Amino acid sequence: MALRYWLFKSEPGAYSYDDLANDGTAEWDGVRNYQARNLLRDDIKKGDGVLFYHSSTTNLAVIGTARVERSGYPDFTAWGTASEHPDSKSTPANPIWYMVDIRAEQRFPNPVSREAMKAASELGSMVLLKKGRLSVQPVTESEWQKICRMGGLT
DNA sequence: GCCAACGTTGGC
DNA sequence: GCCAACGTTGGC
Repeated sequence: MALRYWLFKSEPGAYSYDDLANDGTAEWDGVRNYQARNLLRDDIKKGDGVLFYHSSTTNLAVIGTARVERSGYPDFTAWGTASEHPDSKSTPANPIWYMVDIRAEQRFPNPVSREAMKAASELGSMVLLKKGRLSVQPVTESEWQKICRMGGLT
């Protein structure tokens, strides 16, 4: 099974690439959107590449890469009332929401801004630019390579 | 802070 | 099952 590529959005005020780099590995919990859930549950596999994008900030950009450490498993943060994003309809017996674990990999020497992505003709069909609200989204291999090159990785 | 896009909810 | 109302996201 070939590796695939994804883009995860995060508000840096809530959880930044620095936070991920400090933590090493993070549980990508709290996604409460069915399209994104389906990707987390069915398609995002250990070893896949992740572009880490900062949203809702003055510096909209892909900051670096991460690697999927654990394929989809039930998002248990939906269960307890102590959770930051509870969903009483989701239970251990019938989980609704899923998450993966990711690990920080390489920070881009030059973060790739949204402006730069919009200006790059090869990136014109990126989901990020077409359907911006999806918080977990697929990226093609050529988009991955282009963005890594723009970011300054060899 | 505004507003467009779009996902979800709920009445019928 | 349709669709209007509503809420949220996120770029600007």
